[in-house]
Amino acid sequence: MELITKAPKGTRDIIPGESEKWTMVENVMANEAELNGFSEIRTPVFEHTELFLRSVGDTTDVVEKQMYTFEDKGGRSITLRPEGTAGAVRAMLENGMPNNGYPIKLYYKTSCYRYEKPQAGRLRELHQFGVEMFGAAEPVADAQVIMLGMSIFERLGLKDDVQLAINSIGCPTCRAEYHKALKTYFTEHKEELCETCNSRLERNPMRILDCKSPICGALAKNAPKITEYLCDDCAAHFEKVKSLLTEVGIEFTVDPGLVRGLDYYTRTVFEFPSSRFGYALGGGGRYDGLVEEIGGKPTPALGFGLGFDHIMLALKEAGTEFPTESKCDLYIASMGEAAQLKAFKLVGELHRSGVAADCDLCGRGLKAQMKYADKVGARYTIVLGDNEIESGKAELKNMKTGEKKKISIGEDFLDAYLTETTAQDDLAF
RNA sequence: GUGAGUGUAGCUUAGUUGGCUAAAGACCAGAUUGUGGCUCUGGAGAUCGUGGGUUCAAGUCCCAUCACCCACCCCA
Repeated sequence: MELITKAPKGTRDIIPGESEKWTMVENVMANEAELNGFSEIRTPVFEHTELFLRSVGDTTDVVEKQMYTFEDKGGRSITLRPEGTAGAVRAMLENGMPNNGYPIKLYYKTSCYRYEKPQAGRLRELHQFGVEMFGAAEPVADAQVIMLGMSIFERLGLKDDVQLAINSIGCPTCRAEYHKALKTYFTEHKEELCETCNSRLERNPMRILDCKSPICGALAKNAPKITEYLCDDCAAHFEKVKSLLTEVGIEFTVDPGLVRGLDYYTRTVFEFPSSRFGYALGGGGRYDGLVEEIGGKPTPALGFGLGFDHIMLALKEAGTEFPTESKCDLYIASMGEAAQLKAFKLVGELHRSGVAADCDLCGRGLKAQMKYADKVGARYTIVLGDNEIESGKAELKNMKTGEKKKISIGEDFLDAYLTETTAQDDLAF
């Protein structure tokens, strides 16, 4: 027999053994965000296509060729979210969150969808952790968001493997000036530019700075730098962000070529590249114009996204050890129908008291049941048979030491079990 | 879009210069109707991705095709 189909290209299953690690990493991120005053938001996986056209920017690659867009049965154009920010902004506005006062701090863990050629750590269904902050224009907000990102990497043990690169791409006013200068510069070298960059020249010259082709890259090095064209306000903002980061001991490099792929960014942009792993683990920036673009009042905003798939890959490469806790405290093996019923009832009782317990569900023999208990890492086992049912007592076996103790399986079973096992735990320490 | 790699038991893999019935682990059962890890025995499970070709003979070599995967391009 053959499986009728496999998981679609660019998707993967997170199965037991790995899902626990994902949860632990998610919890570290969520916890760190909450320490910083962020609250979780969950938004739909799909939105009206228009939202992404307006926010992400319709000349970006994401919008031009990577979106999963379709018409639903009601004739609406729907798109699976290719990133998390747009939905968060929409939800923030739609639910009137500004009424609760600024700043609004949100975080989320979501899956996003982009149709692109998959490779290691880059899938069509990608998982990301993101934070967004609204209503805070001060450079200290930039610093807090960046610091939050760095703290997460520190808690994940990746501090030495992740760097911080920052840049400022200014506001629309100073960027217009810069665009002009860039266009002039690159037009002089038009013949040398690659095909893609030639088309970028008209539409979005800043993207040329990001080009990986050696020729364009070399030209980009000598291109005018955005930092030389920042207006006074933007320049002051950037200076302040840098000095705040220095103040709290966060190292960074200024990368004038850092422009990010989405159109909505303004002023501070940053990434978390890793020289050790060769890929970036996340990035973000300020997007002071986006809220207004989507239909809200002008509202300063900023945020970042961390790529789960890359982070999990990095943790694996770094050889990070995750604690593995047994999910089963007690396994109750049974022989015969009466014993099986008793085991089933006891297990239910244990669950009501918060004890992880299990019994045979496959009708297996005693040996196989013990084997199973061993495999799932049960800390204790009890074997029930006719003898035990009759005497009302059974042997509680410590699977690590092999030690056995008589224990009542009557009314006082739970107390007896808890006393025995905690006593054993105390001994272990 | 460009280039490389992989495809054998619904899982992980071995399979030599082409050669007998394609092998092991994992899984299930038994060796002890009352106790896991070690050992032993047995069981089920494979049109060797698919199609063509070369050959007395193809899992193995050649061509095509599909799928997956990796590196580019691109992007976060």
